[in-house]
Amino acid sequence: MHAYRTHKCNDLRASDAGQTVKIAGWIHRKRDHGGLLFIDLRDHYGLTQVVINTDNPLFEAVEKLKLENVISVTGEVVERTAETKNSKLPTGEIEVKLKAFDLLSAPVTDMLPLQVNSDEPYGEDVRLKYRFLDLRREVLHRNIVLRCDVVSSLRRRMNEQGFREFQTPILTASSPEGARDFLVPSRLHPGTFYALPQAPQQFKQLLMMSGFDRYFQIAPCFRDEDARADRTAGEFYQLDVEMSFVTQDDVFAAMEPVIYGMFEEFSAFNGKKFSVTPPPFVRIPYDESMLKYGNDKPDLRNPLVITDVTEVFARDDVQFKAFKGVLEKGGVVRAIRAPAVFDKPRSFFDKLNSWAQGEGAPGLGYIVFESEGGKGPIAKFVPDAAQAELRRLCGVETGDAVFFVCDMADKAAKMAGLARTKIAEDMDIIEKDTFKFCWIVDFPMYEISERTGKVDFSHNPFSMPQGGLKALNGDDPLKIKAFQYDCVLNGVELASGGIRNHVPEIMERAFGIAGYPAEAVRAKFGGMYSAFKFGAPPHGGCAFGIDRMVMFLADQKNVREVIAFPMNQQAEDLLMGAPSPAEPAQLKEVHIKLDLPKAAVKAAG
RNA sequence: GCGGGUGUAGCUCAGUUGGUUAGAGCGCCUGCCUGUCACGCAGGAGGCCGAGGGUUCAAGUCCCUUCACUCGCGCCA
Repeated sequence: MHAYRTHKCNDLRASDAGQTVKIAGWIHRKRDHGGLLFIDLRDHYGLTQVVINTDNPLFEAVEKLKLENVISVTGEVVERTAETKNSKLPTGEIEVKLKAFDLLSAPVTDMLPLQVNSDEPYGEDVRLKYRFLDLRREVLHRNIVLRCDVVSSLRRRMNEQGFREFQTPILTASSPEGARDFLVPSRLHPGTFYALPQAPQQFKQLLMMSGFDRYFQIAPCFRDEDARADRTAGEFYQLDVEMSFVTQDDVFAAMEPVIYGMFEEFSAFNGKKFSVTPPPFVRIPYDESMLKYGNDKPDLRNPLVITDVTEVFARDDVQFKAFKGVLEKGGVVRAIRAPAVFDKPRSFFDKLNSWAQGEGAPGLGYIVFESEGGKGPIAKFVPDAAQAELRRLCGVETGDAVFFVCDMADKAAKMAGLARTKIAEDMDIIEKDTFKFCWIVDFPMYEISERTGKVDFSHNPFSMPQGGLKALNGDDPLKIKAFQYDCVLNGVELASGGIRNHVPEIMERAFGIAGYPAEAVRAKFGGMYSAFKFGAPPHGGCAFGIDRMVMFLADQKNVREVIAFPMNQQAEDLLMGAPSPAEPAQLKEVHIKLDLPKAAVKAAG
């Protein structure tokens, strides 16, 4: 017989009755009836009930075993009587009658800081400090298995599409993503530092320039920025992809079956089957998304759309001064049609109005289009002819209401987007149990940086500007679009990508517009720059956030629920005790002298 | 760095307008129990009420400071 087990804890059925077996696992639960003792033995695969009674000389020893001790049990598989079968357990037809057991772990003597057999919501610091216990619990264990399976599915699907998985360096140079780098001091080159990659961006492009054609990697990415519920501190994983000789449509065509197929494969993970957008995913230009949805990551489960109705409120016969004043300064009016809300109580509209005030807007004006005409606080300022125009623009049917947001274009878009979500939530018309994908395309190449007030890249500086060098030389930089796109799922950005710039002149000019002199570009991205000069193929790709995709499938609000060993919000690993001070000798070797703020000196004490 | 929330038994939490000895469930210990499967029953141990300071006859409760955790802002392809 095997040293530890002949069967897993989910294997045995009535048909195995009579066999002598050995199973091994953790003591999940004990039910001690004095003369009769049940143990639920748990392993990765499931639970099996072990039974022993006082006839057995081992009874006393078994009775003393603690929860979470690891044991192996040898015994006979016995079919339970009809009334003692447990239909809730896959192995509930049988139990194992204990003949012998071995204690495989050191005996558990301390109080368990959290109970494995409970679904109580433990505090995160306890869960992270004793992550190995938390990981034994059902929900987290399942989530991590899901994550493994998702990664494995993605790999298989990428391989099937003709992609190969590459590895790229972890110790490298700073990349262009714009987040804070993690630095690693060089021992051999005093005063210099490696950066951990924020993404393998330059390497994957260099692989294309090295003549490989279809790259992917389940790539760790490191960014020294603060955490959020949906963003881990420090590190995360991307399905990183790059392809040569491709247009934007080729990238979409390659990725859609992978992402669709994977989501479809795991879409019933939570017990309820979610529908998944079949390819091709709808493509929405950035400008259209900002107008119709108020942001660049629309939740398409929400049926409401935003319409520009500036022209209506600009009419001479419309005398709504509150809006007129904003329009004179160059503002816009955006409208959201809420279908069939004429019979909603007054409080429905009042609550939305006070919500809008809470968001910093003066209010949320509206007109209800009833059969006898427009009603509501704004209606009297909008004569019939203008109301008819509103109905036409917004596609209003009798019984609908239209809400208005008036502000300068970017603020109006943002507020209208928030209102669109809020109205749909209050109406409870957001579709459930569905994964709705889309691509947002034609992102602007440049934007005015809010911090500096100067022209800067709005996304990836390595993206190809639409119109190429000619556009860079001739057009208003803020009007230039890039071959830059995002994949959005239910209002969350899942992926970003682009067709890359592979022409050195365009690269220099593109960076020049953003205020980086050519010498600086050559110094910072020398490898890329020189590769561009020696035969770079047109190429492009994208990167999908693994953690976020698993979060969606596991229906978790917090990314730490889909990562085996995450850091806490303060970027500390409570289990491993990282970060931790370095030995003076280690610091000396890498030529580092500490210069700590006073508070930290005290803490390090 | 900033703002909100939380901090009471090993764990999850309750604790009234400040008022006797700070409670419950789970876990732990002891005893009883031969068909449970969240077994049951009886009893017990276990508390620097995050820490420091203050107000008060009296503080878990009010005030100030501070620390920890968490959510968000800043930040972040």
